[in-house]
Amino acid sequence: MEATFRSIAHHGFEGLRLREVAATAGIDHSTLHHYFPTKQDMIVAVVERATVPLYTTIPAGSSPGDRLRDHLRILAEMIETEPDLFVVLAEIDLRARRDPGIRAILDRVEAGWRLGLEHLLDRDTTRVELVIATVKGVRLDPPLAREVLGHLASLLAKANSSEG
Amino acid sequence: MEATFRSIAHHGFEGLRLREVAATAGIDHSTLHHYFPTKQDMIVAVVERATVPLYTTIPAGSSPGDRLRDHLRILAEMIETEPDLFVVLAEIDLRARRDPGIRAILDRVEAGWRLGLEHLLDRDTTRVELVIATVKGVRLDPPLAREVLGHLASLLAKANSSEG
Amino acid sequence: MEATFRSIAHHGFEGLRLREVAATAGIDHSTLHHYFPTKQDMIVAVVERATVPLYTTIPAGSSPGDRLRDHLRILAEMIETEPDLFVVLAEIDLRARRDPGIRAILDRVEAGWRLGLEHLLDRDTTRVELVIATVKGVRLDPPLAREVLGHLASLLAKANSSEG
Amino acid sequence: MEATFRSIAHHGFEGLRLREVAATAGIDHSTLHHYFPTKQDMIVAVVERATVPLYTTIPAGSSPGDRLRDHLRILAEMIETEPDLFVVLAEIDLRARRDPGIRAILDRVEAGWRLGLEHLLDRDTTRVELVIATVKGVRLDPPLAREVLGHLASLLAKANSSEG
DNA sequence: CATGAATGAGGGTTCATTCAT
DNA sequence: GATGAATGAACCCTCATTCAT
Repeated sequence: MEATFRSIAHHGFEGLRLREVAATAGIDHSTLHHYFPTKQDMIVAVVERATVPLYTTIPAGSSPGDRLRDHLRILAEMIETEPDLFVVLAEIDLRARRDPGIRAILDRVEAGWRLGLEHLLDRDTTRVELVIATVKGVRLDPPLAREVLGHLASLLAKANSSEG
Repeated sequence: MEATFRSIAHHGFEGLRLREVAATAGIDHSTLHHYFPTKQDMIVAVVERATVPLYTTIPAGSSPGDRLRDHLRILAEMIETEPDLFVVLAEIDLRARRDPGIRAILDRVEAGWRLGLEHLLDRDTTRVELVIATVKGVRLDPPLAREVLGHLASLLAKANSSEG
Repeated sequence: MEATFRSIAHHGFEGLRLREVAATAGIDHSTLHHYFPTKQDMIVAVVERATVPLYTTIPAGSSPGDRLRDHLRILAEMIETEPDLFVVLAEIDLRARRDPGIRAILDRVEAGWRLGLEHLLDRDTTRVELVIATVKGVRLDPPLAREVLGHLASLLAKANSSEG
Repeated sequence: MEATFRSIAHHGFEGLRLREVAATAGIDHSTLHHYFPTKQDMIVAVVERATVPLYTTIPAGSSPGDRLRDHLRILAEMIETEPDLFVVLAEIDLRARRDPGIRAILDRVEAGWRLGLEHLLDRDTTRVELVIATVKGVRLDPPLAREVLGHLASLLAKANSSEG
């Protein structure tokens, strides 16, 4: 539900109110329960919906180095274009610590991301985690995303070439 | 209040309950209101207390490169030693988005951090933000912190030397 | 509706849920409202259906004493065979106190019962009420019904003969 | 709570509303939860309170026959004087069928009653159960209680003497 | 005739806060 | 200063009922 997504982005899970969501969506709050029997059900649905866009951010073709640069550029652009999405993802990260259901979804998504990154980084898991950490760390700060992620790509590329 | 800090670490701001905090601290929940008239007052106090440890993580002496490496190593060790602190800091980051009072405290703390990092990174603000982002991104994952931050330090050192 | 009857027997009027009844009956809950526009309508129907079996429990023929004994034996057997029926009847007794519609039905049924008993008890209304009270009091306890009602029949027979 | 007791007597467990009880008692409905955290807690308290008066209805002294007659007379007077009490007891009987907590309380009370009656009825459990059933059956009908229970006492006395 | 989406009143419960003691 | 009784707003959820299809 779009309204739920926006509510989490604006008020966090802490401020998620079913009545407000229903009002925003222009329906009765009881109708919400018709589709999502419980609040948790809706949260799960929103989490699954919010994590979907990440699947398509690793481009195909070209060399690993170029694909990594493109991947980070795409992510930076998404952070700029759709900042709410990354706010929600940050909320999800925190909530996953106390919600096994969310934890499972997040683990699955991140496993896919890690797998993709490993192909781009010569299976160097340390660098994979470095990339993930930096993306997660910059995602709440759209104005910095492109610059920071671009620099990270350069750093990794330079290090790679100097090794070769 | 220590009990409040732990409660936020375990249940988030979302699950922060004054009665539970009071029970943990072994006092009556009304007594809490003697010290902190409102819940927000206590949150502010905890946020100020939680952000203090960051002030002392930039070591003195030696060369900028060594100091950066030491700084990141100290942070990694803190993430391992006191993971709750960084969980709370992540919670604060999110809450600052909707709470101007918290926002102000956080801005002040981060300004100090940025200032310190600029001295270590030759005033290269991009790299300053890269370091900040990576620390923030890895802070919820203690097992990875040392490895990721160590690698970042290496990358930055190598890039610096190849430039010079 | 059979499903409604069973639901009242198991959960009482307190736990009577139209959706549950519909699910048990294998139909949509909206379809219920085609047959019974309102919940009260269905309750009335069930009450009328539940009170029917009592009409046929006073056997014909033989002497009043034998007929009373047979009547009580038949009731005891029904309590053993169809305990749910008497649970529902007990529920109805209570509900009749606050529901004039149910009250009217119940009054009519009990008037018929009283009339029948009067023929068996020489128009001694005190004994009529004694029999009714005992039946009502034992109806929730199937294992005791036969024994208690049998003893009551003996007592009444003995008293009658010693008077005559 | 007196208000809860009256509410059950008037509307049954089915119509027991915490807000109404609180309003009748002249307090906020939240205050109710201060003393009874949950609705069930209050119901249990009321059930325990409602079953207490039954403990003192078996008089001491004199012969078993007289004591039985007195016991039934006292009960009949209570049914006339405090009809609400016996309405609530009837409600409890029904609720005990689906509520193990209530079941336990009721079993304990009835065990005490049975024990007392056994002393008055020469350990004839059939007659004990007959008395209990009749009392339970007449308790919702105050105008009949004295007459019916009085007649039962006579019947039992007469049968006893004719046996001796 | 049957469905299921939609409603809205109302249910028990939670919780930060207040106030008399 | 510390307590706990009391408050009231707000929460999620339930359920009989309605209405368009």
